[in-house]
Amino acid sequence: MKWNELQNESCPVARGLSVVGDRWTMLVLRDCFLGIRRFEQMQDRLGITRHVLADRLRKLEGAGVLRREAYQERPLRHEYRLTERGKALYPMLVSLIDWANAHVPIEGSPSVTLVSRSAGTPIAPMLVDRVTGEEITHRSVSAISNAGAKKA
Amino acid sequence: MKWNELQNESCPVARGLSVVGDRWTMLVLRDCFLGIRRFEQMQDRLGITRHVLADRLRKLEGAGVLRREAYQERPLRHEYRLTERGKALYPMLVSLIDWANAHVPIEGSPSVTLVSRSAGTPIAPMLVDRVTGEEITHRSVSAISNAGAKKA
DNA sequence: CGGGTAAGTTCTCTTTCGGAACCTGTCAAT
DNA sequence: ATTGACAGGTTCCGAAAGAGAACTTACCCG
Repeated sequence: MKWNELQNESCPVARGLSVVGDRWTMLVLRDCFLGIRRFEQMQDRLGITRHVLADRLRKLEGAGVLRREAYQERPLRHEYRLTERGKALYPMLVSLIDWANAHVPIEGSPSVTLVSRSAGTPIAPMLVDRVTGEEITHRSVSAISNAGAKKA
Repeated sequence: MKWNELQNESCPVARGLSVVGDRWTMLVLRDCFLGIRRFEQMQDRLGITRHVLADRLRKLEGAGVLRREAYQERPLRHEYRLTERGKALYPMLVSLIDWANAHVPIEGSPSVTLVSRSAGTPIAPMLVDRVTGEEITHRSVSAISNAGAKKA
């Protein structure tokens, strides 16, 4: 299966990954959530090649995750901002951060953690159902399609 | 920056992606959550090449996300199962599914959705703080490191 | 013996990536 | 008027990774 054929899969995991499943894309989005908006800044921070960064920004714009808008004329310059669709990726980013901090050990250097902006205390993310408030685990949930597939 | 250099970054996003940021890895893990354990089954379902699948399974085992265990001798055969570390990726997977169902449109064919195993009704995932119960959004949280970096 | 099953490995060819240089348009200083 | 800086790219090349298909190993069955 080629990468492009992923986007029309009925599985939402495949479709989601067709947009953000790339090696660099989530790192670009991390910077966007950090308020980085400009090409040069991203390139410096990420260590990504200019060529690939340009490509990823194009694709993210095409997917409606980022919006490209001019911040000056003469010379014309653009910056990249998260759309609502992009901001909706925040739970996934936080889940990734939480998992990595708990399960991908790091030697020596300090890690980055999330804290409540108001209280300043560390947060402990948990996924719940918006309606019932019950925690979502791989035991409490199953997946269905119109064809009747099931999922743990 | 090379891919391998990512795993010693202080940023948990980079470290997390060094394990699951690959094109195929989350799809392999999706199948694991669905109960798929065998090489041949995964290869059939995913359309991944055998070469790459073998490589990903090796890496996931090396990262402690999957465990490889014999299910028969003569001939010796192994299957792959999620470890606790692997199961801890479930919130990220659900967040991805939720985002994709809401934001990556699909034409024609039916999508797969998550339902409560007990009630059979669709779930609406929300990320909250385990202690306070407050919803986690990119406004309510900031990121800090020992060096004092900040994050939206 | 031939055929089937499971889990890989090996081969070649194509695509993508990393790294560096170059291009475009504008302003500001020499 | 030339030179340099800045921002956001594009172009080129060699290296690495991926796709697709064939081959290998080890066993069982008929």
